[in-house]
Amino acid sequence: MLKNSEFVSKLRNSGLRPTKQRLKICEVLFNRDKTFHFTINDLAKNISENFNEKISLATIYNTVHAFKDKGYLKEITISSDKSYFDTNITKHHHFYDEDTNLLIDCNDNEIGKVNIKNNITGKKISSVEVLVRVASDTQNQD
Amino acid sequence: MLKNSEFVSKLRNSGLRPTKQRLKICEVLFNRDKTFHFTINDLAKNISENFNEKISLATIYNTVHAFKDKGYLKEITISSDKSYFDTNITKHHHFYDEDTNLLIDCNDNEIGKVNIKNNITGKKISSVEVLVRVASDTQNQD
DNA sequence: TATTACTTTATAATAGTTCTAAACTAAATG
DNA sequence: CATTTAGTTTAGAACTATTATAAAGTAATA
Repeated sequence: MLKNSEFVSKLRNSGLRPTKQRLKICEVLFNRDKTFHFTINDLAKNISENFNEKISLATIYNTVHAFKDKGYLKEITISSDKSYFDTNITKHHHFYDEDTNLLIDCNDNEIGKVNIKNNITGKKISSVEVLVRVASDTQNQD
Repeated sequence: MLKNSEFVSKLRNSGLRPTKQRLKICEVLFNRDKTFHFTINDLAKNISENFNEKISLATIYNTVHAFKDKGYLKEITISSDKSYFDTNITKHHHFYDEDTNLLIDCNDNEIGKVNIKNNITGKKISSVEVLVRVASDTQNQD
């Protein structure tokens, strides 16, 4: 596995030792062509189903949060009961499809730069996130 | 109380009977000069402390959600563990101060119109929300 | 008033997340 | 390479936020 050393440094940079469980999590998250969105639940299920290996939820939370804190994952919160992680850590925005509960990455071709005319807080901007909720015409959007 | 009939119709429009408890909630939420942000917890505390009257949490959730569904309140989710309601139901965006956990309304003078060049979903847009996180330079933003 | 339908409430249930401490494992040391 | 140390995994407990329940109460209606 070529990527192994990359996973090890991601873990070390996040202050974590490279263990069997954490490397498995890395493989699931980062050994892909395309970035993707997931919930903690998705991830746990994915590992237990596709790898026939059960990693304790505590370890999954712990590792995902360390990656998030270090910036290897982004968190996107849709509502109080729906939180996704994104392996795409570049600056980008999202469409959220309320019919299917799917999150879709946008790039600059979809959503233009947000113009902050007046930073009334005087503080440093740490992020700018746009969430565009969409639904089919016939559906109720709540 | 002049506003009482306004509260009664807000409740009726939301499919709720005007009861003593619900009218108290309306008073706390809508009998103000300025709109504001609150959590369910804030609201419960506010009522029990300032009005010396305890309304069951179930009733508070129930009423707040009915108002939200009807559009008399907006929900703003900051992260999986922080969800605010906003009595300002006009279209607007927010600054979120990570140092103080305060949410600040923006108007068009602060954040320009978001330019959606390409709605790749083909579906109807139900909302566009911008959240600008800010923090002081010296602080860690997580 | 009497009846009906809706509401409030305390409490139980649930879901998602964090905590704990014992058994285990990686890294550092001699 | 054996030993020690510090960090890790795990199941399950604890905790928090929210929703469900069902008995007692209240608003609306006849």
